[in-house]
Amino acid sequence: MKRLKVSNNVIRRLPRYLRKLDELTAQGITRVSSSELGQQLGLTPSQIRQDFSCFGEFGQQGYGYHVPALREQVASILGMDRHYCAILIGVGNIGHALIDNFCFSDWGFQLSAAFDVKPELIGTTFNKVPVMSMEDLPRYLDENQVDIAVLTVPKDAAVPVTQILTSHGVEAIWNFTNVELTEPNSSTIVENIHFSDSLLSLSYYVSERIDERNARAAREARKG
Amino acid sequence: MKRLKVSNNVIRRLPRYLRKLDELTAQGITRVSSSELGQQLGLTPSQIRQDFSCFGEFGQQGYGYHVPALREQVASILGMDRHYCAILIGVGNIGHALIDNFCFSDWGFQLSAAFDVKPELIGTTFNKVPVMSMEDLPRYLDENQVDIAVLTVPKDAAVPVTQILTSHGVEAIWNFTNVELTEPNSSTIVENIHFSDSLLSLSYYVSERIDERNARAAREARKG
DNA sequence: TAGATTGTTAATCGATTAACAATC
DNA sequence: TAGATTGTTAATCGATTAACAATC
Repeated sequence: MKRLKVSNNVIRRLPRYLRKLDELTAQGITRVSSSELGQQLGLTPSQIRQDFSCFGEFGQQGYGYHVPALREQVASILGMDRHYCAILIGVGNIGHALIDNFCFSDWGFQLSAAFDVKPELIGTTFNKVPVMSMEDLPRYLDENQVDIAVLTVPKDAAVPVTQILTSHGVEAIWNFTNVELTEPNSSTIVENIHFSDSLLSLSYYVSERIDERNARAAREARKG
Repeated sequence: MKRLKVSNNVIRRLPRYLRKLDELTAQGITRVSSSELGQQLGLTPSQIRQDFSCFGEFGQQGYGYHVPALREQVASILGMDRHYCAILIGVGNIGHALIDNFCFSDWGFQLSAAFDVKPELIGTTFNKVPVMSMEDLPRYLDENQVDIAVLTVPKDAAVPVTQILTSHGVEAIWNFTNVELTEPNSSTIVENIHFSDSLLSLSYYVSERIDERNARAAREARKG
């Protein structure tokens, strides 16, 4: 796999391509051009061709892209065929929801264990995932290859738990706590799901629209 | 509030500024310069000053920024003082988790009602939020000002429910379904929480690191 | 062959960074 | 006053778009 310096923006678009390609597959469509794909995703054909060309040549002149083949390429670029092993820390509300409802295997991950401090949870199993004691975490990390940790602990536990994870070789964290884990000196890969950041962006866009509407109304009222 | 054409990137940084300013406040720090803020967030001082200058002049030469004042400005820019009204559709696992654990009011929102199709849920209350029947949704939207809808329904319901929402005046959707709601011809503001997109990005970064490590190891092995 | 569409090079656009006068 | 730091203008950098030869 060709892997030049790929910009962040490109990487963020890859999962969208995957999603659209799966949708086309579900519709029985096996062929797509960069123009069609662009139209459906609100991107220019140029951008789509540029994006794919970071990784190789997946199309065919005069034809376009074969949907199933392109889908497999994108999946492979994203690492979906690598069978990464994940664990989850913090079986609270959101952690529990993820274990029960988020299909890790659809995205190439195996969720092998969960950890919590609550004695009543330890030893139980949700959706075939065993819940272990936080005390067993270091040993588990030493004895098993863990590629990513899903962090769904309460705010206060975020930093100390991250400490344990990184000191036992975990290099990637999927962070659901509303804490800025990304530290300047750390080499850990952190991907954040910041609910509040997302909601506040939405709040901004709503406010912007309301302000524009009010400004327009005021202008028109002045005119008469 | 000055509100020029503000780029998406700036808007996405605003919630991070807010978070950091709250953290500084919690530490009892009342004064911060763009350099300090930049250092802590991994941004250049220039960028921070540019970002704020989209909205006004919040600093003071020779001094920097007063943390509480700046915090209030950022909060106001994001619309946190506008008391938007939210409803939630789909009281499944993730919807339930949001109702119980996500503090909407911390971000200026009031979650006034939830809706579901399951008879056993209708009439119940979680965290003071009443669950109503989906059949009552249109009437509720007609009789109440609803600024945003939180969409936590199963995949198949996403598009039909969105249809109901937009046809009854809801202009903004916080979308937790793994469905691309953003339609080319629609004026609805959609903010997505795509768990899988996020996980796949993380998967990409992990793969990239592994590939680089392997490539380096191979080079060194060849050298001897 | 003619039409279509790719992959890539060049041009444009926008965002980030640097520099600096203004001023607290 | 001197030092610090802003807000803003100019320079740089990077990402997106346009153009086009290659070719299926």
